[in-house]
Amino acid sequence: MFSLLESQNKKRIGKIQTKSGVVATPFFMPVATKGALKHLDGEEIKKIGYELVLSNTYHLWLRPGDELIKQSGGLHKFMNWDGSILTDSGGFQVFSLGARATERFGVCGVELSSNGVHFVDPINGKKHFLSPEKAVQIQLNIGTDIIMCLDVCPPYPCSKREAQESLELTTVWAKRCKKYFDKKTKDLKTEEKPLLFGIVQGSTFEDLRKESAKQIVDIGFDGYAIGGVAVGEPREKLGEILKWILPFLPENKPRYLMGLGKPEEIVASVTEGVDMFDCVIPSREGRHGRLFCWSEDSKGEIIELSDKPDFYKTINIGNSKFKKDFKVVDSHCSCPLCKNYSRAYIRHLFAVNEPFAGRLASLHNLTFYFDLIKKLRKTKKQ
RNA sequence: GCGACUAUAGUUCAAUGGUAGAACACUGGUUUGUGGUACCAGCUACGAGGGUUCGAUUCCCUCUAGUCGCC
Repeated sequence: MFSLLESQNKKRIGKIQTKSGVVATPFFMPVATKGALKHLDGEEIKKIGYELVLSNTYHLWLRPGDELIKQSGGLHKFMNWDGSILTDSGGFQVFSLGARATERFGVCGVELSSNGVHFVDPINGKKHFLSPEKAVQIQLNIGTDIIMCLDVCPPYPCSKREAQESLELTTVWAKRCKKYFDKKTKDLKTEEKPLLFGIVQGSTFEDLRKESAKQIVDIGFDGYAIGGVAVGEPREKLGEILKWILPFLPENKPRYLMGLGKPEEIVASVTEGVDMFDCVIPSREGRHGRLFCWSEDSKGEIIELSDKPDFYKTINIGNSKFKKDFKVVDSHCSCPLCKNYSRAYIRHLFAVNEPFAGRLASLHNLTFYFDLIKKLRKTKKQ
């Protein structure tokens, strides 16, 4: 359940109670797709301050299997994470990974029908079928705290007709998810019950986005996600899409912007009234040597938002100019990397492919993202 | 000392009588409901000297260096 504690213009500060605990909003979710935060232990993530991680229905269903996770005592126990877990439904992955299956096996990776979606595992070529009911059941088996409905994520760009069709099917599936979820959880006590979120689609078309928002809200969910904004749309569209959709979403339910984003996108979206985010950027880019740092002028604060945000910068720590740079990576950061090591040291680790490099970089970037959110939670008395 | 073979990018290897490709390395960049080893781009080479030829990295000779074999 969501409690709105305070709002400031459109920005919201609150908390979500899940069956595993309380999560302060707004928040950012680190991504643990296959039941692991790459390089990191759950306790380290918790120490940074994170209370909720995102895992993936699609990946866990195929490997090791939701039944196996259920047998093990649920994903929390399996991966030793006592915070909350949100699982993405697999709607997005069926399409993004279906393309890879096509590449690899020369078959059509995805076949959509009104009943669900047939797709090919990009690793071994096996065929699978996912339906709205099955997506919910898998997430129930996994034991996730926040269940996402199976949706249809259209590519960008797409025709209005495609967008229309994907939103209609998303609505039909959302109803089926909700019905199945209610049936399966009717005997659970509130404190044992996961939350179910619906997803708004409609691509970059104003009327379709509004239509989708109305339909999804009509069905009634514990929270509302905005999907299809991290698949290649021009960034300028993001602000517009939020302005179209957010007025239709109930005040007393959390809003989740799926798959985003860059720090400035998160700041702008929180300002517009979004409560939840997830993104692979800090962890993935960290593993590839890009570090997020507060800019010198910012003194570690969010000082200005513009198209070219100047409160932070990224550095590619592998660059040769850091070879003999013995300064700390970011003097405003208190992560293990910035507390204990120099730029030259982590550059060296990347240069010689030490796994420790990815670990330190992940800790650093996730600390940056958490600090960013923490600053956004602060009430500004102006 | 004699014989054989080799010599091309930082490294390991290609191709070619009309000025050379790859892999890795190196240097940048990319990454938005994960892609841990991913993707894109760039830099860098014909051992030295002579000859044949319109033209030689390629064919011939000498030298140098290395590898192997024989005394």
